[in-house]
Amino acid sequence: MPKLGMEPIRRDALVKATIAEIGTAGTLDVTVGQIARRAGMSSALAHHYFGSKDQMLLAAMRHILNLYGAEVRGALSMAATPAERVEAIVRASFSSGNFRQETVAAWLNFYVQAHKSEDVRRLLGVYRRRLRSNLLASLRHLVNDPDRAAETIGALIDGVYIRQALRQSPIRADETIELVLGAVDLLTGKADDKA
Amino acid sequence: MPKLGMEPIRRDALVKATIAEIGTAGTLDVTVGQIARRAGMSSALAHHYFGSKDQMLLAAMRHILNLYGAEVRGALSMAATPAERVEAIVRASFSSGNFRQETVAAWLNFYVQAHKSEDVRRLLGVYRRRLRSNLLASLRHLVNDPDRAAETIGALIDGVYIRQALRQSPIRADETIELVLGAVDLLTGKADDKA
Amino acid sequence: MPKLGMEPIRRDALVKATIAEIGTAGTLDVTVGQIARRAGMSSALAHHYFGSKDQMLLAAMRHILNLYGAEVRGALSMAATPAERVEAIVRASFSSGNFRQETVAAWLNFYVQAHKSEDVRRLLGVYRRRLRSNLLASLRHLVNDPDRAAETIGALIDGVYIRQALRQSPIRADETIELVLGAVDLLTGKADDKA
Amino acid sequence: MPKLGMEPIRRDALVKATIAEIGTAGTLDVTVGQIARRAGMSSALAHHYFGSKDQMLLAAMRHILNLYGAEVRGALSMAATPAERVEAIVRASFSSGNFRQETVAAWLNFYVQAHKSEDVRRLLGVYRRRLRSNLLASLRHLVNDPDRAAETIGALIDGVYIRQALRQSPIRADETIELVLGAVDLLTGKADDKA
DNA sequence: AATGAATGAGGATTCATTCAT
DNA sequence: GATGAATGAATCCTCATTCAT
Repeated sequence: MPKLGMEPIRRDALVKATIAEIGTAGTLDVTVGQIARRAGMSSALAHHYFGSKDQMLLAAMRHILNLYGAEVRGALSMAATPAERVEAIVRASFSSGNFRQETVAAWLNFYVQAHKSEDVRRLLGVYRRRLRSNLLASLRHLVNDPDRAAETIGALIDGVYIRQALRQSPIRADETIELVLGAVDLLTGKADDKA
Repeated sequence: MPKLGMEPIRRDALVKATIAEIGTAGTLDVTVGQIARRAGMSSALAHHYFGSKDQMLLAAMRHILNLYGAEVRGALSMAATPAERVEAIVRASFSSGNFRQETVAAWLNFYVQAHKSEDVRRLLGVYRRRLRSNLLASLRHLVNDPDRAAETIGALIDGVYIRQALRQSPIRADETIELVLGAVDLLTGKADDKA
Repeated sequence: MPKLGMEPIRRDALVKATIAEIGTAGTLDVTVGQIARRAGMSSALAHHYFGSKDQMLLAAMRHILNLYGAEVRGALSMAATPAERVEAIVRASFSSGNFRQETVAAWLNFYVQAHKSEDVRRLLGVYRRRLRSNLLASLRHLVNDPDRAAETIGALIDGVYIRQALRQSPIRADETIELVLGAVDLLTGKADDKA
Repeated sequence: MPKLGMEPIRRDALVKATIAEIGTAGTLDVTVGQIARRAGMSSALAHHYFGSKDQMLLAAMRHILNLYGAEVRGALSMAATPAERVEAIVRASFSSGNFRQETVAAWLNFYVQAHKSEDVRRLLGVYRRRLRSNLLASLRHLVNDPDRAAETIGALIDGVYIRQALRQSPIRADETIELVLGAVDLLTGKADDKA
């Protein structure tokens, strides 16, 4: 039991506990006590490390966005053509790391929180702009109206996410990915009509 | 001031105040006191009529879904061909009555609430099945895989909604409708490739 | 048990309980719970009527200052000559209503609180200016340097108060008054030297 | 860095930090953490040396009283006549060392603390008795009723102190000293009437 | 029908204090 | 000697809900 350097360990545990607790409860209405208990410490210690509940929520959100960003970057690094790049982005969005019940639930709640917190709004904006610019860079080579295509794909991804948040049965990422990719094919003219 | 028959009036006022308050706050974290004050009565009376806060939220949700359902039915009644029927559904989804900032905010919050309340989950399920069957009935005549098309359009609508919830500027329903209809055209093969 | 018009009753009870509790504890470190319990209600109700603990403390202070002001006014109204007026002010300052253990303890604590609260500072300033101008109006007719005399008497009164706050035995207002009046006589030249 | 003999250094630093912190905050509501940080150490170490927060406050108070006592003794040692001795005591009370904003604030707070702590009460009693006996020893040669005169001067000094605690502008010790000495002159019959 | 009155339960946050290293 | 780690206890405040009138 090392008594030094606990801070990163505790912070990490709290961030993960926060996400898990939100995922389980399906709400941001989780108490600091619940989170701390799940992370194996007192609520006082949680405050000691994060200062406030809001900061904890924010850190959890950053964590999720970072994971997502890393996943996208990794997928993009292995894609060669524009079409592959678009597909990589979509696949990363529904990768097993991101598209988990609890992550999705947290995600949905952050959308709500954006109404109350400037910080959350900003973070969500960063995510969206990044997704958009990633898509645009590739779609530019594939379609006449890349802006509209990017917006459509982005909205479709978000829509699938929100629907996922409601589902109770285990998740079928593959079906979902196929659905979105099918739409992408249509948008880029790769698909046969009346598919 | 007739003292009889106040019940429907009061209930209606409360439902509308609930939606307005959620829309303004952007959260379900609205107190009964706030809602009651906006509806011009005491919080005790609100409880008298609804029994609990949850029942009030549920009633508000039913109200929104009813409005939406009516709008869709109205639009459908004037559509002749399958293609027109699909377009009618999409247009109704973004009609001025439904696609208002506060309604959208409430909608988003109901998605969250679905995790906590069986009733809310059920209501949301009803809405989704209805939308799905409406779309299916028409898409059956237009595409090879109506299930997938219905799912795509449904997800797209939800995605546009959730994104709307974040926007701060006033709403542009027309752009949004065009975006979704463009996707519909692609799905149904009406559009030229590489649009 | 009337169920209407409780507000003034409750507020009054809380103000008195606040003073009593501060007097007993000798500190401003009294909890809202303690005060509310002494006033015979829940702490939630106390918050309902006052909004915050600070507001309760402020109300208690206003109450004490009002009592003091009324006492002084009453005494002044019966004084004819300038000398009598000065004596009336001194006597009122140590009247049984003001010079009670608990009131004095509260008073002392307000002096401390003045460092933290702009409102308290302001109230204390009002009291001091009022005392000063009352004294000045009379001393002008009695001494060459009324400013200095007023300052001396004011400081003496405050000093006697603060010392009273420490005493544990019951209070001897008469001795105290005599002490201060003796000093006043010296200042106004009424007393024999080497008294 | 010698590790031996740190105790007196640490204790001294903590005592001074305590006084400074109380002076800055104007309250006894100072956390051990604040004090320790100002003294350049951890709060755990502060507890190691003092055992409890109360002991730290007590030590701070002793420190102030010791400084005051030394100052008075020094001044007395240079005074020849009874009148000079009284003046020396007064001057020492308002010497630059004692009559500083932060010291006065601490002083005031100790008066409050006396209600809660037997130890503080005792210390304050010691101070008062010492002041009283010092004054009495000299006043015995100057006035008919030395007890009353001592009490008056003591109260006046305390009163000036408490008023000082409220002032926001920098301190004018000279004016204050003159005020008190003027009263002393009156008490001892040295002054002209109607001064 | 309507409301002011009232509260219990709960939650975020703070802090003195202890302990292991 | 020194400190980061850790917590229990307390406190202010909020809110859904109940009740008497």
